[in-house]
Amino acid sequence: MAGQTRRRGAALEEAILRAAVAELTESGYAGLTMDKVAARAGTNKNAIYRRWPNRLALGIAAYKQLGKAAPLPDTGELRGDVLELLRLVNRNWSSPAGAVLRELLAAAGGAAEFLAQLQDQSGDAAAAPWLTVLGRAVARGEVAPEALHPRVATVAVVLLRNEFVARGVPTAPDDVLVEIVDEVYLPLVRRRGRAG
Amino acid sequence: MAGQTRRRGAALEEAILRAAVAELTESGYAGLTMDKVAARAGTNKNAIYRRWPNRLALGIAAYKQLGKAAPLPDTGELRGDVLELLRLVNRNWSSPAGAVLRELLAAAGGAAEFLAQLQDQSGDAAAAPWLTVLGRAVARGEVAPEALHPRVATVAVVLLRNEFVARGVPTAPDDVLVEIVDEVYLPLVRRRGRAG
DNA sequence: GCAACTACGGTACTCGCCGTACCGTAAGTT
DNA sequence: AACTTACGGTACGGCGAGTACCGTAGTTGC
Repeated sequence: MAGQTRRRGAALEEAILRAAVAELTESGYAGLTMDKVAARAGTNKNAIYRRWPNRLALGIAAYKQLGKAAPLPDTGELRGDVLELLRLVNRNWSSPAGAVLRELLAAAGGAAEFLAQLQDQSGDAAAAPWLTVLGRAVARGEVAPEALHPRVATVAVVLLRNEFVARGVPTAPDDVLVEIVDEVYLPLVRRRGRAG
Repeated sequence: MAGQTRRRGAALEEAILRAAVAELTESGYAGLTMDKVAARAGTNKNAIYRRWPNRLALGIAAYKQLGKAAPLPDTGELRGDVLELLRLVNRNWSSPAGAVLRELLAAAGGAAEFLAQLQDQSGDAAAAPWLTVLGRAVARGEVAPEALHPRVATVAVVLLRNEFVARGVPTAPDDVLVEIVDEVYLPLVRRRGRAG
């Protein structure tokens, strides 16, 4: 075929990543083979292995291309914000990208080096929006300042994630989100002072 | 050679499972290969595949042999019980068996059929001890009866599990357990009535 | 404009391991 | 004893990760 000129450096790297992303969205991480990516990018495995040490690294790099930030909800009251935020996360984890993320987390197999690269999208960099939303609620006097604690703030999303990883549900029903918010999250953050 | 007589049925099945358990504890699920199990059991892959459809099924079956129930703590007050229960879980997840469980959860890759078989050891059959401990606290008047709700009761252990699956820590430091108990769990279950 | 270097493309390979097929033979069955 | 069933041995197909080698195109320096 000859795409005129032989690609090098950044151009080739982008082509590989595009191919990897395509494979990832079409077939998931399980279907992401080095041979297919190479073929799709119109190159060979050599060029891939010069850039990423193994399949997982390539998968993670490709996955990062999928991440996109959603605007923070602001409904004026805590319950609405929290529920909306949780629905956002649920949609994300239920989407093809979420399935890929779950595959990657599985493939990383607890290797902290790889998990760290996925945390920006899944881990507790996700604490930021929760702290923001809670901060607004504190300012409104809805919530005690003690709730501005990463472990407390992220309880809801951790419980939701548990639905996915421990139960393997493709998507969490809205009831579950409501239950998490009303039975756990709001009672927790709305406490007045410390335990008595 | 020649272990006198050729084994059949249950005897052979036990031998295979013993071999699989040994491989699992020595090399983890990643190192559990059908060939090695067959060799170790003094048989061949045929005998295995007649009993389990694939490697994961064998791995799960072998893992189930590792499960053992620990006695429920009873310190006379909720905080002690909860912390002790959490330490129990932490030790379990930090042990070789815990590492294997994590590998299996990863390999199951969210397939609900397989996850269901692992839930007895990891999922919300684990709710029972928490409900028991909370029930005692309710009887003592330490806790409001509303806390006797599976999702509420298991919050602590879900948060702990999150440390493992999302952060990939080999073991959770005791500080974290204390923090989960004091910052989240106790404030949550010790609430007086519903949120106000 | 020419040489030297670097990186791409092509290909072919090793290796590990899952899963299957075939077949002779020992164990249980009647 | 004849029959059936399951084990043991072995060999193989298939796939995919990762490596090696080499000719050649693109880039860089002179």
